[in-house]
Amino acid sequence: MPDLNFYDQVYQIVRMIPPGRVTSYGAIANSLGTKGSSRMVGYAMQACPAANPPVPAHRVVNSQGLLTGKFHFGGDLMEQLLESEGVKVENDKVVDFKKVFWDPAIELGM
DNA sequence: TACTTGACAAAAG
DNA sequence: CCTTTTGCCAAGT
Repeated sequence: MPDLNFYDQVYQIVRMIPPGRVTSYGAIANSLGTKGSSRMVGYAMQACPAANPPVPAHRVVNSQGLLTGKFHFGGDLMEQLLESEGVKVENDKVVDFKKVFWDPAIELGM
């Protein structure tokens, strides 16, 4: 198994997310093999500012495309970042979530 | 070693 | 559509 910690694996996946795209915590956990640990993905995000290089955690949303962690970014910062990348956000959730959804499992060749 | 805590997810009411 | 409940797993104390 990998030498990296669970957090680092999550960070690597998140860093792979291209601009204008988003993914869900569950999808990341699933691609890591620990699909039951979707909560751990969010938990890792909590420490994301401690990661180096920083991870675009604003591209990670919950299964509904809802910006659950917007408050951790501070107000509307998360929305602004997504909008800047071309992701429409309305009522704290991603518009056309399924269209902008980026599946790590596919990009990883799985 | 055991208990508590979560930026979740899916199901049920 | 919204709220509540259950399961899940790793990290910190």
